[in-house]
Amino acid sequence: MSKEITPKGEDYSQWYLDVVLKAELADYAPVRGCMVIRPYGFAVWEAMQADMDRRIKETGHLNAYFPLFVPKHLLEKEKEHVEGFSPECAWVTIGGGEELEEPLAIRPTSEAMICTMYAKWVKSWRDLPVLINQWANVVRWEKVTRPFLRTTEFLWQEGHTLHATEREAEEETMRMLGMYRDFYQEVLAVPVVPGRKTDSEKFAGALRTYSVEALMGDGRALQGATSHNLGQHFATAYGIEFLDRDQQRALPWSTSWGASTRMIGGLIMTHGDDSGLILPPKVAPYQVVIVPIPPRKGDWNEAVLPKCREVAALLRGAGVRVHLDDRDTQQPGFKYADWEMRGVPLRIELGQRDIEGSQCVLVRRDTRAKENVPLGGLAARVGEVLPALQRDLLERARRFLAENTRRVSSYDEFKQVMADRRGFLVAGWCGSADCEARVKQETRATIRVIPLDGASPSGPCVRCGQPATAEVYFAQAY
RNA sequence: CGGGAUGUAGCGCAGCCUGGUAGCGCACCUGCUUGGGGUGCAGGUGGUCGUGGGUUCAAAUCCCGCCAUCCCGACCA
Repeated sequence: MSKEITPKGEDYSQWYLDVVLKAELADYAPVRGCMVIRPYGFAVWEAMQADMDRRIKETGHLNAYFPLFVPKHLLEKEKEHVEGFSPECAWVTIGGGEELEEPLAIRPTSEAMICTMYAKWVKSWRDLPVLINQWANVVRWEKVTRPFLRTTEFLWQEGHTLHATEREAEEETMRMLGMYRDFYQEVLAVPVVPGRKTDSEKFAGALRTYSVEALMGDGRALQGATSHNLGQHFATAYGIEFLDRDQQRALPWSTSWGASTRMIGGLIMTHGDDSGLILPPKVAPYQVVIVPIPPRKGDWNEAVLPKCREVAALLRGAGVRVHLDDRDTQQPGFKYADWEMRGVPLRIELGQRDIEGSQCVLVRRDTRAKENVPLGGLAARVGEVLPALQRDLLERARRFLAENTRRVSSYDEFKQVMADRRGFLVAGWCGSADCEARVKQETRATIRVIPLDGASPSGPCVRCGQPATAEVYFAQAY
């Protein structure tokens, strides 16, 4: 395996691909636009999934599973939804060697299927709310794909809920947006800007769409997760009705919210460096890797390995995910580079000299700082450094976000900054779709979000000069 | 779907202009060597040159078609 990767500064997008492939997170598959998530990458996904699944359940949701195929007539029930998704649908038209009477879409999202079932299940106000989540794969026939960031098939979770009132639905939408924000920050160490999408960017069929937006190392924004208040659109289209307390027929309000394997792309681009990936301890498949240092050929197995095994067991006992790299076919220097590429947060070097001094060398992946740690205090020290590293990654990413979020007052300044440095530009917007479209055409930047905690607009619309209705975040998006 | 480029070993490339037994680096295998930041040396395995046709005694090389991939735009989690 060649270990050289393209430096970030030379070609960011090549750097990203190099990390994905050389850290063995994923590989290209022999199918257009699809990737294989390799064991190391899948372990990262599983760690993310486990944490998010817990959060989803703690907020009262239950997991279920719905079919992959969506009959054409069901997908077509909600007009805006079908118009939004039909261009990127894959269709199955033959089954068992015979042409199907009705084509089946491979789900691009599951509103159609799930709402159809909800229409069967919900009869009374006592059946509400319905709080269901699904972990699944979906297919969207994208024209341009990149590993994790945009693939034809991807893995995600999609929550689908029904509520008796608009207020409850909006609360749910915001609760899950907050869940995503917290997950990004606490688990992935990625700071995000939560906010509402403009009409042109909202989900096909939604009343309102919210998202969390992160800023990547090249100054482009990545939509991290979305939460939609679907209003009564889907209940109407799929005939979901219930009798309320007053014995009146009523339409429930629905929400949906999702986050995908794209998060792994965001993780790579937020923390990685020219030596490869840097994983936050909370999602690292291995939080610590132990590299034994053989003193002389032949006797390292007797001298060093038992001590390394002892240290590994000690740390495992303290709840740390440890890997002992006992390959006797690779040299220490090779292993350092290898595990740095894969982003393991902490490395322990342990050789004869350390055993004699009853210590080891502890090295942080992010700063490469080395320290000698007495073996007696190792578990405690690791227990301090892992959370510190997690915090420092978030802190560093927050600084980057702050340094690359600029308030601009004139359109000339807007165009200038968007051309040289990109990042988030905060500016007034008059609320017209026309201004939004022109800015996109002229600068390739779109309105990522109207921030939730947005100050009331202080100036005019950055493009047309009319009074602004909001201060919004602009960026070029992935 | 428009504009540009590229398809030769697992990966990265040379060879093509000027047709004549398919090569280099990395990876992989074997042996020795080395071992606290990607050891070194020697030997070796592996390719219907994207694909179909044409020209020719002879095609990776020249000509035509097709396919695929990548980059830049329009669409998107």
